Amino acid sequence: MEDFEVNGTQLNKRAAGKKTRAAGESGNLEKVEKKPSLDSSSLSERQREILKLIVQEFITTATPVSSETVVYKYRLPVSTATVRNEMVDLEREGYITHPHTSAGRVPSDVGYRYYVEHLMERSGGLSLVEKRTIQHQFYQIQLEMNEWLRLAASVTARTAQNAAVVSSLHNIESESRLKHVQLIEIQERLVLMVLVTQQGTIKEQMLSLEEPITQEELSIFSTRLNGQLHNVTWKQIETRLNDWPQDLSRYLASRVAETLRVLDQRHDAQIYRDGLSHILNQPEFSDIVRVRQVLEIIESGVALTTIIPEVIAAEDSGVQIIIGGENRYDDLRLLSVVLARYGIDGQTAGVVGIVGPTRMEYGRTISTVQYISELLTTLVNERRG
Amino acid sequence: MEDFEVNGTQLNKRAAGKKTRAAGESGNLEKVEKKPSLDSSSLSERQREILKLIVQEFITTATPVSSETVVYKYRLPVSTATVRNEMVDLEREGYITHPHTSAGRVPSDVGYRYYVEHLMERSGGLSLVEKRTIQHQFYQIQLEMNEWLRLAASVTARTAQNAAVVSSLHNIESESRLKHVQLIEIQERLVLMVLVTQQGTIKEQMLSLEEPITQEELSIFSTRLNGQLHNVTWKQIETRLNDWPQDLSRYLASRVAETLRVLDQRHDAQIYRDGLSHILNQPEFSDIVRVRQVLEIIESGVALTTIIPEVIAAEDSGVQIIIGGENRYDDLRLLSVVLARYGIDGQTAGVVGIVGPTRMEYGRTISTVQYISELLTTLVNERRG
DNA sequence: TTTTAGCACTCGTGAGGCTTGAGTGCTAAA
DNA sequence: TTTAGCACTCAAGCCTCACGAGTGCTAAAA
Repeated sequence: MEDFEVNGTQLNKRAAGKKTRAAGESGNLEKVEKKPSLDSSSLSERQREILKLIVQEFITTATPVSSETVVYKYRLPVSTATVRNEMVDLEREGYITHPHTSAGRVPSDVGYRYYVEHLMERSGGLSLVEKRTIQHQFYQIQLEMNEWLRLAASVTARTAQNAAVVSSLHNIESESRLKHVQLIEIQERLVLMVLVTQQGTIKEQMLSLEEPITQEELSIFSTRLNGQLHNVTWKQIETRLNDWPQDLSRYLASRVAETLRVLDQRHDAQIYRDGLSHILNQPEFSDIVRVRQVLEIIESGVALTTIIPEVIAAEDSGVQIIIGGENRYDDLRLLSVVLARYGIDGQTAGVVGIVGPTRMEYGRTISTVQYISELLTTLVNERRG
Repeated sequence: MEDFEVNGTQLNKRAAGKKTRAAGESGNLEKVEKKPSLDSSSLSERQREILKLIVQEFITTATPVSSETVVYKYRLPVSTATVRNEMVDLEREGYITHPHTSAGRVPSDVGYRYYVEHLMERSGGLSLVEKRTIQHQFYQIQLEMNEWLRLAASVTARTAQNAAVVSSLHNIESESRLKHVQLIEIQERLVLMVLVTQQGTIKEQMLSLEEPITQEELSIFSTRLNGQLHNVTWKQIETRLNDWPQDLSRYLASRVAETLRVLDQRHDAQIYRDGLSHILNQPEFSDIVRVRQVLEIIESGVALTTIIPEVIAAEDSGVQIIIGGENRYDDLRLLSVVLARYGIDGQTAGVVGIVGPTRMEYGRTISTVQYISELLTTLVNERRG
């Protein structure tokens, strides 16, 4: 019994493992015999397996993983001593650490990264039942966009059992062009202006007038404005405003311009958050100081508000993962963030994501975030056509 | 020097205090000499003063207050022993407790209640500068209603240094009546319907049609619908729907009815929260278990969602204070809630409030909540006319 | 050369005991 | 009725000790 299988992966003893892998890469036996020199951090098949087990075990139990656990729980046909030797290697390469001499091993950020990219089984996504449940929650009721997003945050948090963040939609094209304007009388001198842009954004704005006005008159103004301002940007309106007749329509046009401008210049996305309690129920946050840090980050921290625009601007439209801040965001040292974009390509985009301890179920989290972002994308498309 | 002053309040020694108070009430000296028998829990002037000092001291320091502190810090011209005697009385009456024999005194919920109702100096509200700052934050930018509320939560939290909750507006009149409907073409077969009710509520709804339609045609339908559906409720539309001509306008009318119905039947207020971290920075929440409880309550707890409708329905329109749950809400045992209503009387109302430890600065909190609710009320009035 | 058994070593954890100091409650005198 | 004085209680901090989990190293076996 030289070979064994764990989770369908063939494992050989150290030498054999190296040979196999190296053969597939270069065939140079000399190098292989000692150490893979080209890429000093490449791992043997067995090391990969052990790393995988350590990560998985640590994710579920939250306690440092001992060599014994690896061997007996997962029935590896090697001794604990062998596993310990491999662990020393893994530690030297930076994939794992241990908190103190007599403790088991804990994955490092690098270890998690390797796990996410090479070892994790992608299969374990959301079940069909779960997807159905989520869909139901979304299509049960009529909602405003902001309520959808709030709901999305809540559902995401519950599904991934972690804190969720959802950012509001954000226009990518910088110049809104007017498609239609409509004026509606609310009260004697109070008028609701509804703007629809070519991009499909809808914006309401309340206006108060000096003089009372009837709906009939307003309708006439609407028609006139629609004729004169079709397909223009706010800047174009402003330049035309100089030689505009000095009547009410001039005021209305200026308000149209202003509202379009606000629409274009608003860059601060709203962020909906939910499920903070999930994070704090994790054992790594039994320390009050950490709890406060995390709360600070999610409630008002700058890290998220820097990351979200980056994700929106990113070329890669797939799921983005930041593990333990990965030296870019010091505040996030203890947390991982999994983010996906939603919206209409090139027009409008938002972000849905999960924030949790680095020790999170990445597979499930990724699936969740991905699925919710797809759902939201459909939703946005339906709403805007 | 038999008399002394603290914060402008005249104090006499025990006997004298009782005489003074009792003389103003009944003049029956017999009763006064022993104990005020009519109301067994009425306090002597000196007891009130000591209670006040204990509450104030505990609010600022968060540590049990010893007799020594009361005497030396506030320069009472009595000995610590005397204060201790009074403390025993106060404790017997339920206004204070002490966590263990060798600890100082801590106000009970009853003690806080007495403090808020009889001892607290109401003067210490927000300064003019603070009010200005708050106003600035509100009037700086154009916002949607939901953004106002979110902002309100954030400002309230910051001002009161505690967690804030703001509920969205909620219609009190149950029957919305249509004032105006407008149809706007978004895309070939996608139509935006904007409803305005007599109550001043505005509601957007997207419709998708089987056949393409032009804006001109839509305008005609708008006019027709406005004529036919003026001032009706959703139920009235539904009854008329039976003998309605089988054309597009029938579909449109039914969608109007449906949208009005959704408007009327929506009773779940959205709640905006902010400033959780303020609570957790308080020393009484250095215990993880409590932190989790609090988080649970504020994030998803049922207590708040029961209290808010109560406040909306309450006859008293003033600030409502619930101290430590006061036996009604067990979850809130550790917290106090200060709430005020905002909105238009008899039409629409929401709630703004603060959630914090029972040991909070009630004076400041009350002022803050009151001021923000006034601001929001003005805002709502401006928006709706 | 790789694997393994065996053993010494490290270090966190929790229990038990001790001291300290804060603050009360009571008593007896003013 | 007030106060000085003192005994008593109890939490908190600190020390020590024993335990056990888990490692790292070595020397022998495969």
